[in-house]
Amino acid sequence: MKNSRITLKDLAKDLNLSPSTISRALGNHPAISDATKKRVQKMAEELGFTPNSIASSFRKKKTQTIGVIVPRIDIHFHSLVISGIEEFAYNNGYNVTIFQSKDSLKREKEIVKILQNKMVDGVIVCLGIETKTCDHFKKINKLGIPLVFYDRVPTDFDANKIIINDFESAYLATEHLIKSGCKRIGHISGSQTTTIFKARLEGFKAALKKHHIPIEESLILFTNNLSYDEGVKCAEKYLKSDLKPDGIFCANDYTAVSVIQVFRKAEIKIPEDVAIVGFSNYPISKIIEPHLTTINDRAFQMGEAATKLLIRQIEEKDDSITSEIITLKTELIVRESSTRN
Amino acid sequence: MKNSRITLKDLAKDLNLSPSTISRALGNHPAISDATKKRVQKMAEELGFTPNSIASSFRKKKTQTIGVIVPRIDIHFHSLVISGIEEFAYNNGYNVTIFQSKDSLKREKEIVKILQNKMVDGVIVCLGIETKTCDHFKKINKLGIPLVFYDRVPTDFDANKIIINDFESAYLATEHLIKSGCKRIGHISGSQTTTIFKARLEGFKAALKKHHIPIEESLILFTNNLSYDEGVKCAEKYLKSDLKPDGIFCANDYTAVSVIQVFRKAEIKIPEDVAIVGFSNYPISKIIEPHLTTINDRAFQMGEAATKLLIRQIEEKDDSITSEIITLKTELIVRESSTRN
DNA sequence: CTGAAAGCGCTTACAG
DNA sequence: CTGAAAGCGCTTACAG
Repeated sequence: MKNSRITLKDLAKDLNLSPSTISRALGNHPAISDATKKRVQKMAEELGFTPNSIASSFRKKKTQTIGVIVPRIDIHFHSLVISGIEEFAYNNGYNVTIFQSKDSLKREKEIVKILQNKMVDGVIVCLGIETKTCDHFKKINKLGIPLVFYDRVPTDFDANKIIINDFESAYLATEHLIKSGCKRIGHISGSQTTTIFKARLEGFKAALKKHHIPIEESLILFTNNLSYDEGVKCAEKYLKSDLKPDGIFCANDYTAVSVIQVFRKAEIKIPEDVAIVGFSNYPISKIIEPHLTTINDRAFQMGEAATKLLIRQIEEKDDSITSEIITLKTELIVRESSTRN
Repeated sequence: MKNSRITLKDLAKDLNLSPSTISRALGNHPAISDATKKRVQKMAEELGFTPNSIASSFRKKKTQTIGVIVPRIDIHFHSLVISGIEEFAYNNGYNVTIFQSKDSLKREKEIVKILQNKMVDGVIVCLGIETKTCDHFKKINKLGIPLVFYDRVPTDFDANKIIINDFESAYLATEHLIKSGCKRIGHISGSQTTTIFKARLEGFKAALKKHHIPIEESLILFTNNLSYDEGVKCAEKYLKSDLKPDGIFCANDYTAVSVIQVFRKAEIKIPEDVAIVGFSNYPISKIIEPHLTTINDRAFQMGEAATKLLIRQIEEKDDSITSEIITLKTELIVRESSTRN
């Protein structure tokens, strides 16, 4: 509007040089003499010239932008991942444009289209809950735009994926309960259409099997979203059931917290009567009393790893389609909710 | 890389029309006949043509992008605000590029420069903690790019600001304690160099004054970041002090939660012995026992309001520099931590 | 209702 | 070491 921007051309005129030279000088091109570079840099500074990166993106067909699709930004896990993405991207000269799918397949498809048109250099995605097939992402691949999935990843096609080993993490958590002396161990699980919750259930069962502890199906409870309220309901079921658990592995921290609270109200001692382990290391796990033993799911690192892989693929010249699956190591954080003396 | 994109020109050739006509047809220009529009749309569909929005942005000098600078994405308040920004922006055809200043002034300045070069249509900012003056934002204004601040806003220049009334909210919270029968009311405050915490302290004092309750300076404690750990220390100070509070207004929910926990361990009953009120309505406020009375600080709405104002200013033709300050109405959410029968 | 032409601000292959 | 020229893919004022 007001003072229209200064362009390369303006600079060129002022310095009696060609725009080509200016462009190269500012880009630190080796063919340009140091003297010229200095003159150009100085004048650019003086006039407050800053390059129009849209023009540059357009010309180079490279936007230095990463598109990110998450179900919701306000879920702590995703906000941590995004934080990792932004951090790594920023340090490597990329910007991050975020979209929320709101778990809607329709919206996810719309966003994919926008991302193509916007010519992002790469895309990072956590699939929405409605998404069963990933055809809408194949177009992105066909355009040669690298694509990395994290957390909720496609099962129906080869792609770059950053995940944690849910099976192993659950195994670890369950084994920890066993080693703490638990004999009747329950599990609060999520929707079995979601791979990660299925894997956690399987890891749970495998640990029991390994240690010759019978799997009591009645102690395995299922929820839709692992919400706090569903956790309360599960806890009440445990209280009413004939077979009482003395240890519970919860597939996330919310349900673990609700179990702690319901049990304590019922005068059940945590961890003495029942030991509890959660999953995800949410901030609340360090605040709830007793502090919650949980699995560090490496959300921030997931964002970093996704971005690192993505940028590598963006900047690799060779066009061979490769896909990598990176599994991040999780960590069992032992706190009071499972520490028996 | 692979199949290079289809352009307007390609479409034009296929249909024996000029690129101008294709452009207008796809843009639903009134001068184009319906018949032509349909032909063009059909062919575009068939060939899978999608417009290159970088080219369009470059040509129109309009990127449909909003730049957002927050201190950190993984702070729940900001992730809620960003969620509101993304939602409103998406529904109005804008994309959101996010940056974390990490509370570093240097980085904030860098980001501002990137944003200028990226030709974003508008910018939404929550200032970093180091930022005392806003000269680096003035350039953005000079370029005619609308700018909206939220939460931590500049005090040294006129600008669009979305805030809540911290004074009034604190007044409300404190008055609620008074009405619940508290006589010796404490306050845990944040850094006094931050406007909002200063305002909360003042609102607190004003409510006491209004109700003729003496202000006991020894019951007003200061912290640097209102962290959970600092809250624990404050609670311990209260326990050791001669004058014991029977009500505490905490400037955020973390410190309120820590006070609840420390007091309960000391066998102090909440709310019977001491009533507690927090600030921000964090998820934990609904989980901690007793549930925490707090102020809903409208984070999501803040994001929406900021984006709404920003887009209005982007799309307004007239160039007169106006700046608006929008104060969102907060809400006292009364829960058990302050409910005495 | 449609088209020819210019141009947005860069970058880069080619030439010297 | 530097420059002239072409062009990225759109949009739009102008012309008919």
